[in-house]
Amino acid sequence: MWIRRNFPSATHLMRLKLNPHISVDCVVFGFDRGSLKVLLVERLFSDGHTGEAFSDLKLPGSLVYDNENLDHAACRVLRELTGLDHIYLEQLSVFDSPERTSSATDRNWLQHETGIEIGRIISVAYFALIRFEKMMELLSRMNQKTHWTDARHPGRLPFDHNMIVRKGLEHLQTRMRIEPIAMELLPRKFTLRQLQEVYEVLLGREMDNRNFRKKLHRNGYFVPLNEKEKDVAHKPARLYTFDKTRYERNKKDSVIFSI
Amino acid sequence: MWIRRNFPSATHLMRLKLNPHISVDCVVFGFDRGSLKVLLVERLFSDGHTGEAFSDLKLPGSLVYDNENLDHAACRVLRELTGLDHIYLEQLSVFDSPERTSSATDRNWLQHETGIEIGRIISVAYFALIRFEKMMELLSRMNQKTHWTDARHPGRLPFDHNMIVRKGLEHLQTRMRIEPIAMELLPRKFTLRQLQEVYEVLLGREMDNRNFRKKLHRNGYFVPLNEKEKDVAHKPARLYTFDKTRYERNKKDSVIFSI
DNA sequence: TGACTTAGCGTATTTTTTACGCTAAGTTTG
DNA sequence: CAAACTTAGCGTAAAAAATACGCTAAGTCA
Repeated sequence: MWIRRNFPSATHLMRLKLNPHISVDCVVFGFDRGSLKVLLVERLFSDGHTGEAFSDLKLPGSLVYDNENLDHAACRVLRELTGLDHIYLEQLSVFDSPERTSSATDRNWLQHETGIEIGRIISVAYFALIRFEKMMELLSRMNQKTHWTDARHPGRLPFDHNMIVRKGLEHLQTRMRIEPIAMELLPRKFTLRQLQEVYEVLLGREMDNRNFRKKLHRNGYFVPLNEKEKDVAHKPARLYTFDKTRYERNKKDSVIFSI
Repeated sequence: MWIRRNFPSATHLMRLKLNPHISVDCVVFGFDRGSLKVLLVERLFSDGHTGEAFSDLKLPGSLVYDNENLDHAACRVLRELTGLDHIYLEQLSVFDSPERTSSATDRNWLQHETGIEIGRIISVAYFALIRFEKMMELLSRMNQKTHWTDARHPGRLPFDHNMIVRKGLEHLQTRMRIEPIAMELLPRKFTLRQLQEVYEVLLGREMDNRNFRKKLHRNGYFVPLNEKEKDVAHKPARLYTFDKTRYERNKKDSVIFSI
């Protein structure tokens, strides 16, 4: 009845016993052509009567191994899913309503997926940002199982995943005003215009291009490269990188990063 | 061997089954006479051989009931402990290292306290601020079980409670730059000088008194009362309250509350 | 070649931040 | 009771940051 997804090649370092009470779910954001996307994965199952296959979209997530800490579990989920590492990742929030796993469909799917009797599951949500190159890389070797969906209209998701996505969005918006994380959505080398677009889309307001670049130059964390963008239908702009190290050094004073 | 503390009068709304995998711990801050305090509670036990009684300090916390959500559990812990309600409370972070309950002393204490076989326990830390009046109220009917300790030097605490306190401190410092929570540590009616002192102590730097009050007046969330402070050895200052409602209304634009 | 788009630098104005002077209203001390 | 002292509370001037907007250069496209 239920199609069982290949169980992930487990890390050899720990015993394989899953803790049936705790899971992690990842909200992974990406930015493509002016819009914010969230990463969803397919959930496969088939109808009990007809045997017909169905699929669904959900946040990438997993139960946690007994000896595994949560940060590790979140990394693991992303590595197994996307094959990629070294992306911006932080704990978002705990989702713990006792009713979050109460839908019959969800319970059944979980039970068949994990082979474990499911009671209450507390999920720790993780917040991740993925660079444009990696996003594209993922799309190209797309195994039909991952989808980049409009983060603001992800459709109806199972469990409390809609809540988690919404919380992730809010987090992104407040966080990017305080710490320089917006560039984690761009390629490592980006133009100032690209960065401005991210700000405009995520904050939902237009910004003056000339003032925007003035600010960036003043704070001095953006280092100009001797490279220009290519294949654009207009004057190619200079590429920049963000100097994280320099930012961390000067952080003490300001603490709040504003544009 | 182990003194078993009276188990809290449980809420009647839910079955009393404790979930042995998830706990909450609360970092409650208070501000008194120029220094930041954290609330600790006594942990009682006695030596296995001599039967002599010992005590310890730890963060207030509890396992979570099976049908209870975490916010509720955190409120419950504080209500049972302090008898007080309506204090500033928010989720801080999850502490989940598999080794966090590995100390033999801690495991034994837990087992005797709860009567439950203890395995891995994931703890969700909550961050709370308590107003000066309530802090004093608590001190007066102090049942010898609660202590206000210097938040920056709480001594050695069991489990990973030192980590949790440190995280709470960091959270307080970043949070107060972004949202107007510093006044949650003061009486509902406070002088501008008192507020300034909180800022100075928590941020660790002095501020110009004249500029400080200028800012407060400009942002318009501080409403002057027709009352003055009493029993001070100098010119009594006017009392103010913080208008949360007005702040919430105007929040949309600025989002970041700075002094 | 001319129309068009975006990059990229500049200037003037307004707003906010910072530094500091000063008086008034109380308390404490001799 | 007066002089010394402390904090409240208002003000001004200069520096810094934010905002609004003009303009040219460098490229593409038709």
